[in-house]
Amino acid sequence: MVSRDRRRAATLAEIKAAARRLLVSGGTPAVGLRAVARELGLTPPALYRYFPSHDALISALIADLYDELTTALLSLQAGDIELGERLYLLANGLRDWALAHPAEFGLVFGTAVPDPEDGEHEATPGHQAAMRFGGLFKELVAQIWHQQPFPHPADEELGTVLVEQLTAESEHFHGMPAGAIYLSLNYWTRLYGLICMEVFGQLHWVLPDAAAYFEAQLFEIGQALGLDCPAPE
Amino acid sequence: MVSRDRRRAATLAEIKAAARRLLVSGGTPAVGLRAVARELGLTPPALYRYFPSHDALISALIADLYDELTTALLSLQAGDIELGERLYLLANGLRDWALAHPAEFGLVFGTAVPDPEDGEHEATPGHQAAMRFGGLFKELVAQIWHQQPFPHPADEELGTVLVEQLTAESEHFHGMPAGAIYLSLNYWTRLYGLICMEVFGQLHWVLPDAAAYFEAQLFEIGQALGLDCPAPE
DNA sequence: TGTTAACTGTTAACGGTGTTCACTCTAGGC
DNA sequence: GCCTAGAGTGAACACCGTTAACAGTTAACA
Repeated sequence: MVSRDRRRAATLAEIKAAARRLLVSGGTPAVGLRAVARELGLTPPALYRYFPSHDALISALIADLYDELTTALLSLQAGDIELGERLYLLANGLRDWALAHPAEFGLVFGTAVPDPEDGEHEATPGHQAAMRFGGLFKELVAQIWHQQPFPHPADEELGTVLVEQLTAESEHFHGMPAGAIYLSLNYWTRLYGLICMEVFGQLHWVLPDAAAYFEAQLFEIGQALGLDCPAPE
Repeated sequence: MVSRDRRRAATLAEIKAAARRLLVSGGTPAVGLRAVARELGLTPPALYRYFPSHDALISALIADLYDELTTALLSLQAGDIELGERLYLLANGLRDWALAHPAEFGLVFGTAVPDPEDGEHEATPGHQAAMRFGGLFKELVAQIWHQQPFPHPADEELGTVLVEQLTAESEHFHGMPAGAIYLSLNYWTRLYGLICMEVFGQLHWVLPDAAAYFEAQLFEIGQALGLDCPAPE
């Protein structure tokens, strides 16, 4: 006989799996409490033994998706691969995942992040998963920097305010200088912005297929980090 | 006695005003059919005399917000202002509007755009309003280009596929070459991406206040278009 | 001017949602 | 072997978007 909390863990996983299934088939609005319960042959109130609310279920699903994405991107970089190539794989992997799972991407990255300086939000599993995901990028960029520092704007070019804010983040970037963090942040914001626009269809009223544009942009933003990504055909 | 369709137009405006009020106070989920009706002292079915569905009401609201934003940005550029300064005002005006009306911005730009090559979507007022808004930017960039062409990547650097796609859009950019359209598109995607990330809180886990970063980015992307935006302090 | 048709609003109802409460039953721990 | 904690149920509540049938007002037309 399986132990009781083992059974509980199994049911919990089944719930999230069902929610995931509904998400991919019908988008975010399709993953309702009653729908999930129906999928498992349960009555809606039964789910409250596992999640305090519908929102909590969604949050848990988001955290799971973060982790899935993180491990997927990690596995892409397995083996003995040059650091620049790794970043290229990370960027392309993120885009591929986003395009292959638009509903999941929309749920994870289209949902507003919790309040700025709201207390006790650091303990939430979703936040931790997001941090793990963000760390993936920070870590890689810091490695690239320490292997071969790339030219970066001087503090005077950025302005004192920005330099102060960037150096405050220096510890998270393994002690990189403000200018280098600035370029890394550029890489991230441009990558994130591009993928969001492509997935949410904000781009295909000017570019029906954004693959070539994405590739060109990847080359451009990689150059800023001293990488020679594969040049466009 | 006011004519009947005048009265009808007034009620229609009141409905959208109430919806707008609910939007700013409680975000997108707060603007429900019943809530709007309550706001006007009507019963929910009465709204069906004015909108075929709740979705239609939301779409009309989006179209209105597009137009409001368009005229607001247009008025910013009124008078005898240099073209580069105009683009700077446009970018900053968009950001200011987004930060001042986060709920509206989320509704307008966070909502997925209608299907790619879906037929008859061109007649929808929301689409037309979006086109007017997009035209604002295209028009200005084309003016800048024709006043003083900026250096742009050659076709060989972009790759044949991308060049083909960009030249297909040439007519919308007053006959600009592919490389120049590419740089203009960069301006737009980076601006849009930055504002989205800031408004949706995707940025303040690394930058508590993104104003300085935005300013620096604006300078950077303006340079690519041959403009000398105000340099950071 | 009287009739008619269209328009605007109502009430009642249907099926859907998340959520709570009181209850039953079953499995584990002492 | 009792007894308690946990899993699950059914009924109910308040909300949601939507539809149908109905009533009052207002404009148009013979």
